[in-house]
Amino acid sequence: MAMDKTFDAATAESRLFTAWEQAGCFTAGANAKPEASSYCIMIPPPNVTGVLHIGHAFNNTLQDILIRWKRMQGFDTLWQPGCDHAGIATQMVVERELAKNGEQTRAKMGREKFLEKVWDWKGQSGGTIINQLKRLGASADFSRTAFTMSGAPGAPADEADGNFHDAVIKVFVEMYNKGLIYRGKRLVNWDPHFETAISDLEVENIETPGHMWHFKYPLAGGATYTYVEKDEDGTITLEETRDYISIATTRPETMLGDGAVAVHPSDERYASIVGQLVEIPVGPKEHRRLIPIITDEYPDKDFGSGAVKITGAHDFNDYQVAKRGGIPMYRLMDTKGAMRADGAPYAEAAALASKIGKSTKPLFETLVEFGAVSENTEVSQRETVAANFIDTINLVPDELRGKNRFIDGHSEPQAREIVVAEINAEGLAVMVTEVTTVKDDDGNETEVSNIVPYVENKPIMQPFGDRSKVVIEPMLTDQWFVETDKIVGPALDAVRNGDVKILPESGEKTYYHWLENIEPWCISRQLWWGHQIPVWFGPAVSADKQHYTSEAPVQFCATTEEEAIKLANEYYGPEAEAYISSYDQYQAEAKRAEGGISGFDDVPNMEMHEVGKKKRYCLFRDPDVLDTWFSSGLWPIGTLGWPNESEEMAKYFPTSTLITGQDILFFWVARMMMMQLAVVDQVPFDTVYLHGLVRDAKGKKMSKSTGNVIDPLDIVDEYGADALRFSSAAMAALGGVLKLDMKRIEGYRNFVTKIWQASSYGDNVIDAFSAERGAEPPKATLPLNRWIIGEVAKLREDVDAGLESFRFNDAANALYAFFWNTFCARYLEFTKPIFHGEDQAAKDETQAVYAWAIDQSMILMHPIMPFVTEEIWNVTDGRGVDTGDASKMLIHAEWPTYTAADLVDADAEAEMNWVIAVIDNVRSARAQVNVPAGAQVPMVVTQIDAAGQSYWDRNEALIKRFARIESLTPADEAPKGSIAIPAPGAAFALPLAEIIDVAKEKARLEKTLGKLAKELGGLRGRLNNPKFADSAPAEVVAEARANLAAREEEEAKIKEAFDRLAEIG
RNA sequence: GGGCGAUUAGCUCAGUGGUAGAGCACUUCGUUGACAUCGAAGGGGUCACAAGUUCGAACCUUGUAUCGCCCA
Repeated sequence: MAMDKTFDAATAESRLFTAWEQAGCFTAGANAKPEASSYCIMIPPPNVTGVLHIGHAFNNTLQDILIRWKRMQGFDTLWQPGCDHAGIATQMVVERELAKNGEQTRAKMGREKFLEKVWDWKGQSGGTIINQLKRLGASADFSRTAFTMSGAPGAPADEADGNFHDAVIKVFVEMYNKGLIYRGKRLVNWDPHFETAISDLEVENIETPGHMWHFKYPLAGGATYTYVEKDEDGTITLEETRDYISIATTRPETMLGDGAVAVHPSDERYASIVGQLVEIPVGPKEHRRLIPIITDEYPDKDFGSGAVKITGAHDFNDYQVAKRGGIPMYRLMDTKGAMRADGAPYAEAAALASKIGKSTKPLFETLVEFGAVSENTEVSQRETVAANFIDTINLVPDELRGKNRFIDGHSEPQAREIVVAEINAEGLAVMVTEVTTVKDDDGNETEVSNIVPYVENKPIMQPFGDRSKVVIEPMLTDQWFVETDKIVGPALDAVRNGDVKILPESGEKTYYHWLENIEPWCISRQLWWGHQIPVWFGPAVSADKQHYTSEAPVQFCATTEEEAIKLANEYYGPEAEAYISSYDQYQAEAKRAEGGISGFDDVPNMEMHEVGKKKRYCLFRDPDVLDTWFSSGLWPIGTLGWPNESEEMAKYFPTSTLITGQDILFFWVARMMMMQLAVVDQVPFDTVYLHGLVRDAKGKKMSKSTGNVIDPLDIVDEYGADALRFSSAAMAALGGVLKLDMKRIEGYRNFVTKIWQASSYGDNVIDAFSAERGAEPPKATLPLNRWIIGEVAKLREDVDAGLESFRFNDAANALYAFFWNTFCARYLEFTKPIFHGEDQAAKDETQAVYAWAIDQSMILMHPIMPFVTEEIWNVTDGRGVDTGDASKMLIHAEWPTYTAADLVDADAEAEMNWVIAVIDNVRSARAQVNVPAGAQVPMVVTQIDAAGQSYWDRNEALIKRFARIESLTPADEAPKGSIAIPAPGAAFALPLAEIIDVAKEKARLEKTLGKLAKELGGLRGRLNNPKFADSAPAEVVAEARANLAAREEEEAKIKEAFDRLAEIG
């Protein structure tokens, strides 16, 4: 059948993809040989809200290349696709959707209704990205498409078949029972927009213009001290009496929650006042709170005044200091980042806090003394109980309550601005002299000195939520944590001992560095969309189970409500019973909505009820959900059916290769390692291939605001999926930066066309595909055919070597160079004289070899360019997708195993190299002396060895055609004024005295001689160095010798030609 | 400040000890029967700098400079 003029990617792609899918080509185990080893890739699950961007396209192309390659090799392959429920991102998208449609807000419709909406949305548009992957030719087993929320309560019937939810819950319970998960009041990153905690990794620190204010904290009771400053030599530079300590801060509004002022223990300037009390210079004058001056290693003597205010509830460094020093941590803000409005009036709260601040006893004892907590509290609970009490104290002055923490888009001054203004007004700012130049009416400039508050304008590192883009507030809240330091060991060992390989190797270093310094992982999120934490709270009872206590609630962690009740009943004893109240869960949420974010300790019904004779204890479930990465951390086992003992789990786990972006090494890769090892005690994969962000041609990040975003589907539309895929492979150098240049894609689109044209030549011109053919190379006698068969074998080795070492670029470049430069530019051209000749046997042989070489090229190119290759496979022989038979399609063709050692014929290779050298040398010489391209010229041979003569005899027609030689005449000497053509073992000349420019030809030869001289110099230098022969490997020395001989021969010929030319001018 | 990396042709990048490569761009020529989404021929690099190891360094070591990315 005659092939069309060009490959129509747009129509072919969907047709081919449908044929593959219908024939079941992608399903797990398709095309596997009996007893095959398995090869499994887990897709990094894209967000279910996502649309395909160029990074996905790149990432999934690499996965598809490996899967197609392994599938053709007969491995039992599984490429597992699916999506991540992406808690924050999805909740955000659906909320935006609701707002757009004028529906009720999330808060108004409530949890259950909202979750229904999310599932609706997921059902309607959740599959977008998976369908987009198909446009790339992704051959994942779509019948197994997984979802990290499948099987969760509330999932619609058609979503409930998976059991990912069960896996997540089971892991949580197991880890809880092993003591790897705990709940505690810790300082976490709080996102005031989404009103949830987020993990360290979800925070982006961005340098932002900020201010550093300097304030005076007066010593209590008007005390004074002598403040002395010295320079490096110990000379006193300043000595004065002060009644204050100077503090620098970028966050004045947090002064309200200060628990102490800290100085370095070795700081002599403040040694005399350590232990004294200072007054926080904010809030109503009559209720000023006193806090102690303490010592801690944290303050930097050389930074600011050397003294630091300690606000444990709103700063990570201060938190550590406060923990070390038992300093109370007063939370000042609510879930929206506004100043708290709950609790007792300021006067009362400040008085209590002041008393606490003055106490020299440990915090718990102090609180017992004030009757705030019970001295009977169990020792293990004391810290929690004390912290919970402290958290009820609202130290925000009445007039600031409900205001935002800083101005951030508000028109009115907010807490920060008001606090600063009040301190300045009271004269407690540190003052400096500022000199400004003013012009009077006559234009005369005068310098004016003003005493002004000392405020430095300086960039500060400000934390932002990676999703919400709002300023993150460190907030002291109750959260769930994974005790990462307990599970990190095996994850580190697995990479250290080589069980898991991370590529490029630098990724391993980064991995070690992070895991060796890992922090507890905050896994609870105050969201609705996600896996709800399987812990139920109940009231604590006394040891004799007779009465309720005010201690922190008891946790019952279980996979189901029934289990939780069972656990609770065991705890409460036979005379009581537990029941579940969803009402109380809502109470807890409502409490949080009002700004109470610390816990559920005093949720109304959280106590026992006497019903008849039996005590009843109300349980309610923690309303929080798990961090999305907690569930995606279980992606490998979760998608394979764990915790059931599934066949897939046995076959495909541990999986083989993970291909993902460097940016989620910590988020995902490290966590999968830790969790799989913690849960099933096996590594999740053998090899991790990390790649960078795909950037634009100039190396800039693609972003909507820059307007340089390239939509991969636009590329597919314009250039075809194969061109995009080939570009991806060619860009994928290990550790390389990924700059996507449209020019390059265009170039690979041209390559696709080239492949098509070469096939079309085989089909339409030489009719190569009509004969039967198989995987074995045809019997060939012609050196040309024997040579190309060997070249194909070399290519097979190169492609396999590239893919085996994840050097996709090497594989791609080998294919490109072979097909364009060797197959098309040489072999295809060289077949032409045969088909224009009369030798039928030669024609038959060449048809067969041509067809075989095309077949093999299609096979070897298929993993990278599945569409054009499958289409050619189909069109050139009526095989393939048109049959509907998977076993006949290229996608399931047998990957070759022949080697260069099997198929390379050294004689044929030498012959073809000689022929090519002669042609190239003639062409080069002709072009340089401006012989018209079309002109047929005579050639003279002055010297030729036996091998050369036989090469010539066998290839005369070919050489004459491509070098445009009309005749070859032997001569003793080259005619005067001819152009020299050296070749290995031969010397030719073109007698063109009448048309050439002698000076030009001399210049050409001189240039060649110059190059040769340089090369010869290097070679001789090496060979004359006795140490070289002694130390270098024998083959390197031999190669250098051979090289030298060849160059010397060439030089001699050119010198001779040059001398001859010199005779005539 | 800590960690990781980069610096090679005009541009984008390969190149893991044997003397420099690709694509694009550029110059000249060419509508020769697969292909102008093409063909032929060419120009172009002190491999950031410095010192060291080595018979031999773009490659290994150390330092310097500049630029990225990640974490504080």
